Amino acid sequence: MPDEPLLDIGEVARRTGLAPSALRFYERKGLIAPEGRNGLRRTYRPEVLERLGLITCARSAGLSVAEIGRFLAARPSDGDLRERMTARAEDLDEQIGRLTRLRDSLRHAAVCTHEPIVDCPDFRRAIGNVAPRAQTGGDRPDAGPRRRPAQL
Amino acid sequence: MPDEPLLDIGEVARRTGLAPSALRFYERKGLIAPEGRNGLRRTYRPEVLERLGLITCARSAGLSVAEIGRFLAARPSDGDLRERMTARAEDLDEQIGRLTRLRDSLRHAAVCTHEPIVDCPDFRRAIGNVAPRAQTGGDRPDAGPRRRPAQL
DNA sequence: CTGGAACTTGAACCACGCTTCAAGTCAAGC
DNA sequence: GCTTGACTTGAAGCGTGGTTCAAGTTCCAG
Repeated sequence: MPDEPLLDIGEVARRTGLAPSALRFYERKGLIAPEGRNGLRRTYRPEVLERLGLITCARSAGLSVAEIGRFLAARPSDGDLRERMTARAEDLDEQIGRLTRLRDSLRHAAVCTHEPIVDCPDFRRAIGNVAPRAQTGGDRPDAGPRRRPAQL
Repeated sequence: MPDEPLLDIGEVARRTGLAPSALRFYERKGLIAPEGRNGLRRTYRPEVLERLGLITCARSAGLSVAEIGRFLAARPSDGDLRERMTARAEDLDEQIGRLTRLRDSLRHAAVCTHEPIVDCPDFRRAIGNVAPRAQTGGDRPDAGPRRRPAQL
């Protein structure tokens, strides 16, 4: 083998901007794996950088590490997962809508003169009808998660 | 006073879809406050429902509770906060971009036949250049947060 | 007046996503 | 061969955003 461009964990860390501890954490969670070891030390193939880019992107979009793990392991044959992916895409669509409204409202708020700012009618309009559907029947005395967090 | 449409915590919980414990939590964090008490029991003015709608929206857009608190307390005179709001709006813009790319990629992945799906070139293209800028000089032996999380 | 459902509190607990620590190993340069 | 600095491990710790629990209070219907 002429070239053997294996990276050690420090190198991967520097090139991705992630902490080595985060890389080990992702490994425990099954998101990445080293090609092998040099002694005790993990050695990575450069492809891991791309994979970590994807992971970082998905994380920043709010996917959980567990979700990303399932996604990275996905096979075309996994119809269930495909359905969940489609559903997740729809969640993302809603999320994009909320973000967009919030962004616009925030931009307005930044130049608005209402006192306090949140009382501005323009602001309220921009935020729009954000109310999650609710007020349909309730039961349990105290709590319990209302939102299933949209799992992949 | 003819009408006295005060709500108790259970009512607010049902109408917002939030758990009473979450309402108390938000109160401790200064996001909401009851109008008063009926005995020990909190009584809320209906306006709180709107406020909670806003809070829920902002939370779902990824703002932290602390951030929302600062925002809710905002006065037009707070120039600093305005700047942070503008900056946050820009973050949201980037976020929207990432979400959009991820959504499209996910949609493609859901119908893609690559084995494993993440290796699909179309998918990779859709995700695009997601790499956070990095590989510029590193120091500390292990960790340390690379990202300041964009505070309002 | 009495009973029960719903409220009150503070403190403990949970999951998530890492970071930090202590103690030890080891590859590589001098 | 020795040093040294980056790596290894597992366990513990942290911040966020709540939930859950225990113990007690109280509003209100009957």
